[in-house]
Amino acid sequence: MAHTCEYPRPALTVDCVVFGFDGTGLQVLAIRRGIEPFLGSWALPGGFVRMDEDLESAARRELEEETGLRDVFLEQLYTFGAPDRDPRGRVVSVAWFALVRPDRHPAKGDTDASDATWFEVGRLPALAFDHDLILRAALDRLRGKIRYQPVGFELLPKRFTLTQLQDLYEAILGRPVDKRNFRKKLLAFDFLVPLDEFTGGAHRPARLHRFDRRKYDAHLKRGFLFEL
Amino acid sequence: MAHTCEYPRPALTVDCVVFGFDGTGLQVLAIRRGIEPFLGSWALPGGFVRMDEDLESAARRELEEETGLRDVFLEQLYTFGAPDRDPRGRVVSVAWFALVRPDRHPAKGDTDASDATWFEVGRLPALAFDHDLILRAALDRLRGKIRYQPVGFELLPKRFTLTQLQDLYEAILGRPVDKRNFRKKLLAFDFLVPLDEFTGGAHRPARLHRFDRRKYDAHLKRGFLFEL
DNA sequence: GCAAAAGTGTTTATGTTACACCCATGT
DNA sequence: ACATGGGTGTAACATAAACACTTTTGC
Repeated sequence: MAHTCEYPRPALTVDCVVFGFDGTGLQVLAIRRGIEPFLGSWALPGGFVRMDEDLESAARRELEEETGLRDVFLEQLYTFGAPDRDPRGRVVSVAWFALVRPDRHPAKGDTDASDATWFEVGRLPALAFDHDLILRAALDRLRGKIRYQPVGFELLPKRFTLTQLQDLYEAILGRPVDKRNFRKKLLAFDFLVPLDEFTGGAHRPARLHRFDRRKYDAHLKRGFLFEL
Repeated sequence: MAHTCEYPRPALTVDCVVFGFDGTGLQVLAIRRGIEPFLGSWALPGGFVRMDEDLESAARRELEEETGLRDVFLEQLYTFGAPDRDPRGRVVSVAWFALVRPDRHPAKGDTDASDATWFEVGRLPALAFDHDLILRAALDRLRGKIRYQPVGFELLPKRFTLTQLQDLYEAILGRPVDKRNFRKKLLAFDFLVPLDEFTGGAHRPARLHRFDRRKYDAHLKRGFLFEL
């Protein structure tokens, strides 16, 4: 296996925009940088791609190393390569976005290395490098995607109430949604399965549901579109 | 500006999937490779990213060098980085897709270097590297995109007939479209402007139209969606 | 005058929106 | 018994789908 040494090479990193949902607002995970440049600033989790490593593997590895998160929904977002985006020199970054269920959220100080912290989207400090730009791109993608792919379920516990689901949609879309129409539409699909389990709590118990990926995939193959 | 030399670096390339439309079928531009590896095979136009160069600039530069094409619609597609995708070693490629109007198609042998040739999608020879995979991703993207963004106009001359537009949609979507409903829907938007010019030819002349990007952008800002 | 492509409306079915009250539980 | 969030149906409206014939031109 010959090497391609004829050209100088940019360094290559991965960065992850990790979204979570706490029942009220959409959240993003940031870590405090422990080294220069931008020492002490907040940044997206990420790091250098190894020579023998798939890009997705690199993203998953960095995510686990820096936040303790494993087995999350992960999708490639965009590759950022402005020549001056890193003060250390030419660094191209393949950005990813991840969706994490609340029961998997790392507690504060959960992992050794991590000052990983959840921030409400919109109450986020300025980020290092061009990470504000990356975050913006991830948000746009999420808002677009939620409307025609059932990614919302990746942000909720496996069993959830319809009110939780609706709150999530309202948080992401940034506008209110009619309760009756929302339920009618979703339950018309058979991949949202009502369970015979209910929440406890101070008031009337709410029925729990789960997302049936099998049934959803079956619909997909018949060339079907989700939409809202 | 310090260098980040702590890590071995993958080489970085760009590859472009260039789509065209000849009035009947969707086409893709491929070039015959003049060097190893895959010497003599067909491949997507592309090449190495320079150290001081934006990713998009690199894609545009390679496109012009290898096919003579300039000022085309260009959008980042996906970044491919499987460790074994290039026999020369680790090469990560940022893939782009481009749409080209027929009046700008390079004639055969138009540019010096180029054996650039149009192939009907589906009658394409096997491509070098993982370029078949890249092409597939580009096709999926185009088919998805055409339904909610007016990218079709980037594949037609500036002035076009509604039949041409419909033929294009049918070619990309791979299914027939009802003529009356198609026209009704598109003309309901004001960004498709009928002109007082007509085609010549053997039969009844067809009215030419143009796409008014200004009006379309105005609609976009009012939070409007295109949809088929 | 005929072959070939351009152009045009109406009806029906389907999906979307708007909207207000009763229910079950814990305290 | 009351406060809180859970749950339900219908009518008006808008959008999408199905469908066939007339027009204009070149030959």
